[in-house]
Amino acid sequence: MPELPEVETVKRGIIELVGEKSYLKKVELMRQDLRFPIPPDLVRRFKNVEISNITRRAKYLMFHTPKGVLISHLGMTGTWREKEKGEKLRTHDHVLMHLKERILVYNDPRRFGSFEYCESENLDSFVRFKHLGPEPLDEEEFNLEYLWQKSRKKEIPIKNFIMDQKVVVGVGNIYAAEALFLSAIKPTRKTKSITKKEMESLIVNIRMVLESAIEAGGSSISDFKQAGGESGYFQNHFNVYGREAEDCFVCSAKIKNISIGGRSSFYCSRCQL
DNA sequence: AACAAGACCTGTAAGC
DNA sequence: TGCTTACAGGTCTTGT
Repeated sequence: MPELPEVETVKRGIIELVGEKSYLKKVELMRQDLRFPIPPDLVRRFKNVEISNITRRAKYLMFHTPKGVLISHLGMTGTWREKEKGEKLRTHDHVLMHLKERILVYNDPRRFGSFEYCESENLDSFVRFKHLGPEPLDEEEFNLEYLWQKSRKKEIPIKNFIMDQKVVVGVGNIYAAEALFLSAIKPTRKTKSITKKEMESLIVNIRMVLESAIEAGGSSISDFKQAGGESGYFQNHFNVYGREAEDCFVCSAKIKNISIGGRSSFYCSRCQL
């Protein structure tokens, strides 16, 4: 369940468990590839290294060490948990991080996730980060002037626009739908048709929905050991996502679900214009 | 350059 | 019950 708030929650959960600093004895791979081939020298490189910090960029989780930054993406179905003593490996457990006191396990049925690294602390040089837009919670970088300028001339649906990681990172299918609902904007609207006022509202609501979700995720941090943040969740607060044919909480009209860019897109046809 | 569609995978639920 | 199909939180690649 990894959009920005979920990855942030996982990050906080891991830090909660292992502390800011920890010691990585070794990385153990149960297979050599996930979405991409795992770099052949990754295991050698991250043997017996201090982890000085664990951070997040976009939907990527990063382990900082003197040997470089280990960078992992959860794809669609990636989860982290602590392996209990004597616990057997489960289906789709692909990567084990052997720390001093415990073992962290990365599980990912669909294998859309990834493990790569960046030699330098300068992460802009990392291929996958090259074209990433600003962090949505960074008010300096992600502001009206920026988004307005980017949005002019764009013919694509506004929902696709805010899900485009080159425009702004971290917003996926769920939170795009929720933010557009809060801003009363129909997801099919052409991006260039969005007014300045609407765009301002959208920025506020993207932040709001992500921050609320992070807060709600925060309550499930204790679940990290079990499942990797499955419960105690923000899903109880969805206004439109997954609510097809149910009543809109605001106007009682039936929530619709249409396909935009091949993704299910929930919205209220009365509230969102 | 901009955009749409296809591709990568497995698990689950719904439909017949 | 069993088989088939559609779909799922992402993003990279290919084609128009």
